[in-house]
Amino acid sequence: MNKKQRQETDTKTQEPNPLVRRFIEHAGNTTQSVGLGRVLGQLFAYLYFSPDPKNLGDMQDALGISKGSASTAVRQLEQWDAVQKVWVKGDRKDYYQATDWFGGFIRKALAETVGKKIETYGSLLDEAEHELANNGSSGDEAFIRKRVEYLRSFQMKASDAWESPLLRILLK
Amino acid sequence: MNKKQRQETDTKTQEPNPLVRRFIEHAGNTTQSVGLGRVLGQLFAYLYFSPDPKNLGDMQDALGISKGSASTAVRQLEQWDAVQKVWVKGDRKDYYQATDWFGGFIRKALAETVGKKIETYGSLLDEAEHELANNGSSGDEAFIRKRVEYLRSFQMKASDAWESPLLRILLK
DNA sequence: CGGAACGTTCAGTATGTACTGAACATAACA
DNA sequence: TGTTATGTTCAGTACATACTGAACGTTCCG
Repeated sequence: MNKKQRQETDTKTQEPNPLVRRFIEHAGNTTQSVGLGRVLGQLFAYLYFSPDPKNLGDMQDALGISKGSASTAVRQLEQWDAVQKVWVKGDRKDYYQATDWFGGFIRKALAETVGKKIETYGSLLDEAEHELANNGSSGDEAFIRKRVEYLRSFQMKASDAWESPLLRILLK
Repeated sequence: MNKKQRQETDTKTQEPNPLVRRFIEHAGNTTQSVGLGRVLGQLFAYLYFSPDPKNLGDMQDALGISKGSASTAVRQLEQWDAVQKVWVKGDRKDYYQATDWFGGFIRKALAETVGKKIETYGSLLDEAEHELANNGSSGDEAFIRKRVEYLRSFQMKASDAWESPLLRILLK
């Protein structure tokens, strides 16, 4: 028998069900449009609809992506607890399955994007306020000060809403 | 005197204050990272910190962008009510100023991104449920059905949270 | 009416970046 | 220890797309 090539093992069983295909497609578009890259979404959807754990090879076959992409993406998902590594006895490969629990995944992803942004703007406003405190209100400065003031109030509300009731409700 | 070239009128007065510069920079990065393009954020920040209305030429000079970019971006912002066209008597140019009111702007932008996504997934789930209803629970289908079920419950919660108390609180 | 002053459009290009794939690192077996 | 099976890394590229700028449409003025 020949060396094992990915395609030979049995292409048919790797092919996800057409309905699942569409979820994969959608998820890929979503993550892409948010700037996370297409494979991340595709991969999660694939695992999410797979009853049993999958290894890197399965992912390559099912999604038609490279080994490198699969490796990188799945570890990203793991960092967010969207997938878990599972041991399959008698097999050296790494197997992954999606967590049934969705909310936590979304939460971490959001925390890394939205949450960080809110913080960043907080710092920027800190500096702005500090700088404006020293100078006089010459000309436009008064106007700028007002705008910074409003931005601050907005940032605070956003920050509050961010880390208290909002997420708990949505992600429970 | 020569034909009026953009740079000649007086570059110095067009130069935004260094503090404002940083807001412009940040805003540009933000919109970029969300997939809206850099100029959109830059332009809004510029207008937001400008006491008096600006025309397309001002925007070009201040941000170093092309006329086309300025035109496109400012109209996008206008659609979202982030900026308004204002009349300056004796001048044929279009002048724009940022709305002081921030929340509405964010709301519309989000509605076009997040809101639409939630809807789209709703439709996809409709179809999935319809399709699954007809077929028997052969093998993996049972598993898929369970996952779709959970996705639906999540989608509904998200949809609820989206269009009721959440936005009102944050954007008021 | 002709021409100037603006704003808009859109084909072309430049720029960033997600993805590939071969080289490398690591672990398991014999 | 050498060899095979697997996972990771990273330079190179392929691709998407935001931006440019010239051509066009429109409005105003003389």
